Amino acid sequence: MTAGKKTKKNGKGWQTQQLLLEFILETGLRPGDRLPPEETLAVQFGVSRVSVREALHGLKFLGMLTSTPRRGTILAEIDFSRLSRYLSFQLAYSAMPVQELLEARLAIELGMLELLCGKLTDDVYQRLREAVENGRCVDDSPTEQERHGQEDFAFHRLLLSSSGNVVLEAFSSLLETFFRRLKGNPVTLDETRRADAEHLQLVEAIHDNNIDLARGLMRRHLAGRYFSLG
Amino acid sequence: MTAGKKTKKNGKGWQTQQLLLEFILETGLRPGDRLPPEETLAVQFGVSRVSVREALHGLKFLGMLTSTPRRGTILAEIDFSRLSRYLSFQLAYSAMPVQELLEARLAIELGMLELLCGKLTDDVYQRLREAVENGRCVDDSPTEQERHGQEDFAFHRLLLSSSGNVVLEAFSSLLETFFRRLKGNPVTLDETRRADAEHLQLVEAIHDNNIDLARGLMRRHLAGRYFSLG
DNA sequence: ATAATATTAATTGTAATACAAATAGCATGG
DNA sequence: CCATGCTATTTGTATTACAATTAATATTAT
Repeated sequence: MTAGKKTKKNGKGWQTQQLLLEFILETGLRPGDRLPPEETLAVQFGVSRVSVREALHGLKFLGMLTSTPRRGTILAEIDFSRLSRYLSFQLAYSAMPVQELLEARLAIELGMLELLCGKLTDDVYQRLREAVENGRCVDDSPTEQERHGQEDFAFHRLLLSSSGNVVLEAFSSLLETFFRRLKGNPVTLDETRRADAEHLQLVEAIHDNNIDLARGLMRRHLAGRYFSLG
Repeated sequence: MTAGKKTKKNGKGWQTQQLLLEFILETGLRPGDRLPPEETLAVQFGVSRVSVREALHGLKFLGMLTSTPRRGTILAEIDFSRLSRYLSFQLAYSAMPVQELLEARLAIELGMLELLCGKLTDDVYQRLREAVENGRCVDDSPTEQERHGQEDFAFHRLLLSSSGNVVLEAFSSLLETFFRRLKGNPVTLDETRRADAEHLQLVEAIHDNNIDLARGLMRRHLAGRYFSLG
């Protein structure tokens, strides 16, 4: 189906990569598991080791595999920063507007809120509150601003992971890498404090199962964070 | 910043990829433009041609580059189907529950609705109505069911692309690859007709700028489509 | 002279080989 | 028991050679 587009000559290199992907799926390899040595794969696939390496390298480039001598090649955890490097590279000449990224992020986070409301355990609630506390900004020094930005990302990541939906979490972490590049937005101490307050309100709203309030807060929070237009 | 994680030994292969990306950026290459021959790049980077090829291969896998003998290697347009294949593979070995896929899709489509409400031009409105008409199911033969399924995807794709947000569109097309695999859900003629009716109601709701109604319809539509639990 | 056809050359695709680099595991010695 | 060095295994890189493909050119027939 997917291969139907270029039916002409798909080439052996392409085929090798397909074989490799199939191999991983069929053997049920999981992240952290080790692949057979390149030589073995080459024999098994009936291609040269160079071809196997090229196939492997393509996947390594994407962060799907990591390999070190003697230890072999292992299946890596999903690394969205790699993917985003590729994406951001594309965006270098196709200028993705920040607006659209924000809209997408809002959609993700609103969807997450709905999942989170109603199944917020006390345990998670406490951890969220702690995250808010940790994130509090005490002054407006550059290092503190930097830390505050990091904590903000951490808070939103925690929200997403608490929602228990890995798909949304994946999308979000993908978007996060973009927003990290947008840092440098100068913010006043007032603004950071307001953001902290919004975080807390958000957690409480979720805890109170007040989805509408939570949604409104999230809208305002995201808009305020990156547009600074109240 | 991104490279700061593995400061140990980044290796030449990694370096070659960086060089390649920098080269493309610095020379201001645009989609359709041609890269220098592999040999030239190898000399320029001070590595072997095999290394250059391995670096190129990762980008080719994502469809970022296409190369044919004699014509050389050219920068391609963004190919989300390739990207989707990569991501869907990643998600494949993370055993994604259908539930989470549905939740994610709902989030995306609800976010899209909000963008669409309020800026639905007459032109787009007409095209959406046509899409609904085209999608109508006339009987419950297998081929007609198949066609109906395709039209359903097409309708949602059209909605997404009408929203004008390429990020959401990309996420959606990624999810679509999963839902295509879930086909085979037996549906009655009644159900398909209800789905068609919902499509129409949805379009009208958006046209009337009735976001709440649209959201409700979308919830019901997606839930009904894949759970068949009314 | 023009169109079809054959030739040539440039470029990517694949393979085989050799050696370097890194490292896990073992052995050896204190 | 711990530290140190040795060894074997596996990946990393380079070199070379040739096959496959096709753009560009030359040739030939009409």
